[in-house]
Amino acid sequence: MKKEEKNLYEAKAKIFKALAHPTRLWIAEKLGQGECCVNNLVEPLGADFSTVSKHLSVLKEAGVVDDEKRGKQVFYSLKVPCVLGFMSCVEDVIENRIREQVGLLNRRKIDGVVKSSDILR
Amino acid sequence: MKKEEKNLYEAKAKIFKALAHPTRLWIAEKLGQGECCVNNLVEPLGADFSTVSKHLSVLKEAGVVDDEKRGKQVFYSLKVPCVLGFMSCVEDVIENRIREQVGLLNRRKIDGVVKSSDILR
DNA sequence: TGGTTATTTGGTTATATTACCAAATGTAAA
DNA sequence: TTTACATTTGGTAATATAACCAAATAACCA
Repeated sequence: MKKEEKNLYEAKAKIFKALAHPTRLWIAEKLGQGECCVNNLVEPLGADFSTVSKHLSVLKEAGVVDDEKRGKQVFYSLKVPCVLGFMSCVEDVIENRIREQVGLLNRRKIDGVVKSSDILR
Repeated sequence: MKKEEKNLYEAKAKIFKALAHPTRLWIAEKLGQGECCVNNLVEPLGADFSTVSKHLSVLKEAGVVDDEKRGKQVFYSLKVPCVLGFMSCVEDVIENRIREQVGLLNRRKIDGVVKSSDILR
């Protein structure tokens, strides 16, 4: 890879990286429903303020979200709604994986209840 | 986030994580043009065989690519072409970022040649 | 069988990411 | 101006990633 091409792929990777964390993915989807201040994200996530704040700054730095200070609060919003459009593709990948693993189990003639929590990872 | 919800977001994040590396992103796009064996990826990337092989296994583990051994070679292919569809969105994000930074520069009345390599990161 | 090619695996080291706590900042209300 | 609230920043420790080298495996050919 040439240097210039590498720069481009690093820039692209940065967007993926920003979304490559369960908490940040959750935040992105939440913001897809409308803007939200940090406080209102902290509680449902069950994480520290500072942790959530840092996740938000990663998303902001990547250009995925926007922030706006109004009064004492900072309101974050999803800047690029198209990221949500990718989720159905991601869910397809996950479904495929589950299907394959269920297939494997069946081929091995192991019967039993298969919980999604067993397969997703 | 409840445990089950967390599992789902971790599964989604895994897909993003798999693509969140310049090399792996490059590989995904390359495979979008057709299957390819490891050997043919190593040279243009300029990385070690083992490095490329490990990147491929991350992509495979995430369900993004498929592998098939034929003779001495292993052919990798893009299993989920929809990931490529997301790239235009990613490029939008990058373009926005560039536009904003150029805007910043102009507002600061700093003139000069702005190279994409300066801004992309 | 023994050698050659293609790829993967294991080990190691360097770097990056994440979470939490404590302290700092900024804003508004008393 | 003091106080309280909302958020960010800095520090630190634990864990995860990434790159390379060396060695192992696997498939084919002589």
